[in-house]
Amino acid sequence: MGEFFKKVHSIVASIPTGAVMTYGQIAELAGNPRASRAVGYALRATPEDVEIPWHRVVNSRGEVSLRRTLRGDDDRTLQRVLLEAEGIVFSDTGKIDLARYQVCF
DNA sequence: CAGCTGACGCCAT
DNA sequence: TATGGCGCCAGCT
Repeated sequence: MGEFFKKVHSIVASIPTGAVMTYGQIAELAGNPRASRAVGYALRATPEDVEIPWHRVVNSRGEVSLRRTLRGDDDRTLQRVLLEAEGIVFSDTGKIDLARYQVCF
């Protein structure tokens, strides 16, 4: 596993409960501003025995971007449920207010 | 070592 | 709102 992936895992692990970060934001903090897509790969490559709040990562439009999982069942619903359980509210179009929930530095 | 492919994005058009 | 181009990491061949 490369350093970039490890940084991504570390950053994601630091996201507070009830808050979210975008792929691009994480990529920037990890040192590669344009590696947003690689952040997705890093999350997918996370070992199962490593527990990180992956559900707190959304795209720049405040949407859940999951497409598939290692198991094949749908985690988009799970991600939304987990976020709602932390107090995050979704709009009728399935989006969240980044200005309200995104962690900023 | 070089090339190809998978894959949870972003931005400009 | 939808599409295309671009860029990036890892693993495999």
